[in-house]
Amino acid sequence: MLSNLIDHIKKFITIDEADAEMILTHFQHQLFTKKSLLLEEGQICNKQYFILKGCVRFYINNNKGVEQTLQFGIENWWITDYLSFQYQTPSHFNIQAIEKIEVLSIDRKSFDELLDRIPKLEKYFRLVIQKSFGASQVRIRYLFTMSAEERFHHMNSMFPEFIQRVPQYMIASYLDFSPEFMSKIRAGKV
Amino acid sequence: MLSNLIDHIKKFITIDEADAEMILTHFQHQLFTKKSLLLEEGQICNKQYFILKGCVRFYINNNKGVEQTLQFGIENWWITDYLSFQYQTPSHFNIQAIEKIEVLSIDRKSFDELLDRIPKLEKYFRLVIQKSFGASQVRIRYLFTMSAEERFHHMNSMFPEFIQRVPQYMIASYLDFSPEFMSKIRAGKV
DNA sequence: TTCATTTCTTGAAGTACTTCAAGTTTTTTA
DNA sequence: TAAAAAACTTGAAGTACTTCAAGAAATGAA
Repeated sequence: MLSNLIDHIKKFITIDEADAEMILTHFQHQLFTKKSLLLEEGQICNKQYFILKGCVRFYINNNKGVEQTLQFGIENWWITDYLSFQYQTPSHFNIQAIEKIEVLSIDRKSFDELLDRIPKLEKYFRLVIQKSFGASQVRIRYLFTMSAEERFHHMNSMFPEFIQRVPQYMIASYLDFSPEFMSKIRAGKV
Repeated sequence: MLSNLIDHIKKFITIDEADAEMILTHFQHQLFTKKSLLLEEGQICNKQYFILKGCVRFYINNNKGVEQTLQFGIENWWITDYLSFQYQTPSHFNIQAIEKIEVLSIDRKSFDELLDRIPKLEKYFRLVIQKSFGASQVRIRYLFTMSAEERFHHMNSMFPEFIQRVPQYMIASYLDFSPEFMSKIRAGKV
């Protein structure tokens, strides 16, 4: 399972056995129960997480006391608040395990050390963030060009298994409409 | 003016005079008139742009024939469609000069060469993208937690000069409401 | 298995915006 | 400097959603 990270890295750059071993020594293998908070608003985000197993959400508390999901993370995804991690400033976001999860985590100090020791990982992390950023732009595009109903049907056709996997109200907030409205869309009452 | 890029790089990593010269040889200095398209939907985005002077917008045509701004770029910002640039796939986005602009551009081939020659630039580009991604997350947060009016007042207090600099209807679309509504907010009629 | 908790559904009432259409002002171009 | 083009304003009418409240169904814990 730990080697998932190594496999992921190998999709982007070439590393040898020694690199792989060195890399893993910088990470901590952690388990969290369902609903654990990996990051809480106000804290400095001191870890970057690579998800080995399970599913997390990245969310905010909007000013009406409602939790709004900005991102989901599943197997083989990185998740962190990059700004807070990089600049060691308090985060505005929360990261929570939606299921029991298994992750590899790396703190800021180990991360810097790792990059010093194996500089070619800079390329790997650049490419990973580039993909995340691209995904974020696509997401904004969908929010701007599709109606609520279209966003739901689109997501449903792209990720049918995922829709089953997490509570509907989280999907609704990710797609930026209310859970009640989601219910109506699904029932074809809209 | 060309050295703006070098200064920007030096904010993130250490480079010497020889590096600086080598870097600049990989870039092309380009001027564009107001309204020029640097990237058009459907094209493969083959350039990354560093803005020396002027202002651009990154936008889509939504399905109602309206242009919706996702991002602005000003002096010392990088702008590109990272996904299209990286994977050489057709872009869904447009990049347009809002003012007469001056940029440094680098194509995919030169970019890869440059990174091979000066690998420490990987860190620079990683940090730049990290910041852009962070900014994009903050933007989504504002869209989700503030009303249209709040978003306007917030932007107005954060970037008063910028609001003067570009047409109101572009700000309105960036903040995700109609130009008419913006007019009403400004007039205090809402 | 049972109870408690979480999640989902439904309808009625409300609202933060959009759309349209027409006029006015500002900026650009020749 | 005049004419054309682009940008902004205003009010009236419409709508895609939200909010509320209450019950039903599913899931989890003991």
